[in-house]
Amino acid sequence: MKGDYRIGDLARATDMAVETVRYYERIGLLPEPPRTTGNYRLYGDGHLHRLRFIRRARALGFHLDVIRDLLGMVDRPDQPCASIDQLARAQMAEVDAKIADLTRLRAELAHVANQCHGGTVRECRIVEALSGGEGESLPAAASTGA
Amino acid sequence: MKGDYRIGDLARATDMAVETVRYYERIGLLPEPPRTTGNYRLYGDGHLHRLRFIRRARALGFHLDVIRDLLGMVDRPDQPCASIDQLARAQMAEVDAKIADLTRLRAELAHVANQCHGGTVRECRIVEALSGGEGESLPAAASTGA
DNA sequence: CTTGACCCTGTAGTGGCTACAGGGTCCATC
DNA sequence: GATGGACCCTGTAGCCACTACAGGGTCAAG
Ligand SMILES: [Zn+2]
Ligand SMILES: [Zn+2]
Ligand SMILES: [Zn+2]
Ligand SMILES: [Zn+2]
Repeated sequence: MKGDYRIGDLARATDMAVETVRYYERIGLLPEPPRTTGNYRLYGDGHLHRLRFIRRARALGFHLDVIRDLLGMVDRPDQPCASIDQLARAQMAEVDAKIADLTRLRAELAHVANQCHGGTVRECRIVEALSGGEGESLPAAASTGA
Repeated sequence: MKGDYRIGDLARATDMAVETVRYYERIGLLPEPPRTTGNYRLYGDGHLHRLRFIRRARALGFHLDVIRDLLGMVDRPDQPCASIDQLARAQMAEVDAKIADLTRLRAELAHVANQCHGGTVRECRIVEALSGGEGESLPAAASTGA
């Protein structure tokens, strides 16, 4: 409950790669810890908690710049939490949009994949479907006529 | 129906950026076209069709290395199309897996986001949820005892 | 005093583009 | 024949969030 971890301990405790921890320090997400005489980073519980927060937020799909904002808010605990709420809802919306995209994609892909009746590549309906269909138009030759 | 396009024409016809077309050439997806005396690339219908194929496959989420394989198969039209079928099914599976991931994510995110009752950051349940919960264990201090 | 686990810095790679910088070409118009 | 502007060329660096070295240093146990 009071700390003194080296980077490997911290990485194990948060299930991250050591390089990731250093990366977060480099981009300013995790504050630089003090060093030992041998120049080893030495972390405390604050670092551990912060890193866990980052990892959980990443697991929920938050981008690092958003996480940076979230951490900034967490560092001002007397402020109202409305903007945190807002970021969480924005993240939900983003995930929803991605799901919708992928669902459309899946339908189109199924449509395409089910066309194949198993002949040669030349006859393959999948290839046909990928090869185009609509939109064969082009302005004849070079841009300004002949 | 017979071609002679400059890179900009091709980009317009496939709704791609000019840089993307050059990029595909650089990584060997699109064959190098002949050049004009002024060193401009000069494309034909073959290039157009190939590029359209790439764009449609990308839109369905295929990775470029898979598209490279697909194109290799399309170039051997007398072979059986079974492996094309296979790649399409693998792509479906990949999309399904992504959807499943995101759906789990969405549920967890909703769970977290709905906790907030709108006080200060200190009391915010979202922050609490992100800050950790389970797994407060750590091996006391440095790795091999005191 | 050596071994081996751990740590350090710095750089380069991943995928799939995108965005310049710093030029060259070409065609129309004045 | 000069100028303007649309287009083209090469080459390099940037994006995201890491990941993977290379080439060293530190430190405790045996
Ligand atoms: Zn369809
Ligand atoms: Zn087929
Ligand atoms: Zn939950
Ligand atoms: Zn709240």
